[in-house]
Amino acid sequence: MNDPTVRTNSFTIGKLARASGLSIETIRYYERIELLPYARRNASGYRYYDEDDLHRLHFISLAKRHGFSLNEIRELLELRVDPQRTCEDVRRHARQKVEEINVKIGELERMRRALQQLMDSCAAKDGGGECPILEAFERG
Amino acid sequence: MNDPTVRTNSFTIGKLARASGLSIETIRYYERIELLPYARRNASGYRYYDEDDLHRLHFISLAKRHGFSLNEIRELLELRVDPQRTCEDVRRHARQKVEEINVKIGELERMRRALQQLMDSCAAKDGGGECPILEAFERG
DNA sequence: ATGTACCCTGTAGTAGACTACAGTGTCACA
DNA sequence: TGTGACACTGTAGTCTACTACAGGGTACAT
Repeated sequence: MNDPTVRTNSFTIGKLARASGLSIETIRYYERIELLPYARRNASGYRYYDEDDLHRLHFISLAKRHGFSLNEIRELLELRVDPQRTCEDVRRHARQKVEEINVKIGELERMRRALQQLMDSCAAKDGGGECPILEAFERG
Repeated sequence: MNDPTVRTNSFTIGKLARASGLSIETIRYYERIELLPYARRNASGYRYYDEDDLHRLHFISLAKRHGFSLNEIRELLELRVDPQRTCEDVRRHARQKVEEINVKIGELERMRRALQQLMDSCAAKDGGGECPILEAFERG
């Protein structure tokens, strides 16, 4: 169907799913819970997407991987244009998110140190004894 | 009850809950799914814990915050003494986990850059226009 | 014009991770 | 010795984030 509301560089939900690595059902689910905007449709109701939607999905997957809930991700995504909010407001929120991320990075570095100590102590003893990650973690 | 099997520096589930920030139910749940070892009990069945258990819970909370599932956390915790596993085996697994963590850190840094660019562009324009985190994210 | 790969809307089911509660027993201290 | 805070088991319920149909319409290459 050659619908005038559909731009030439737009694609269907199946292609978006393949490109993003998420399932069609998940994408529809995200629309339902308003994590994605209601998609443009052609005359028979097919959803059409563009590059922006793909970027949005990539961002969502990434944030999800880092333990942000879908609600938190919604907040992150809402750090965008909104005539009701001043730039100062957006900046304050963003600064807070940066702080959260800094904490996360610090914690991951700590976990990494623990793992590395674990590997080192394994290497040192080589072949037996204890290699408890928790001990390493406590020392780190 | 003064039970000989209970050490003097051990404490009940309620205290462990308060110290760890997790609920009593969650701690019992973790025992049920074998994320925590079956706790020592006194004669009437009360669970008793020590500092090691508290460390373990802290580690679990931390890993959870970073998007590790309880199953993945179990794997991390099993990177410990096990006569069936060689040290080489443990090292290989640990190295793999370190790699996963490196990827996570890289991604978080990318998110942070996006947020910082967002703040900068807000600061530059001050007061109006667009501040979309996604644009920043795409540029980053 | 027709086959088949694709899309639609419901609605219901699942997995993971808790959370609540009923009914009952225990600890410790005044 | 009694009382109030705390513990136990078991089971059922909840929330989040999907996932899986059923039953039906659509796009387009051949």
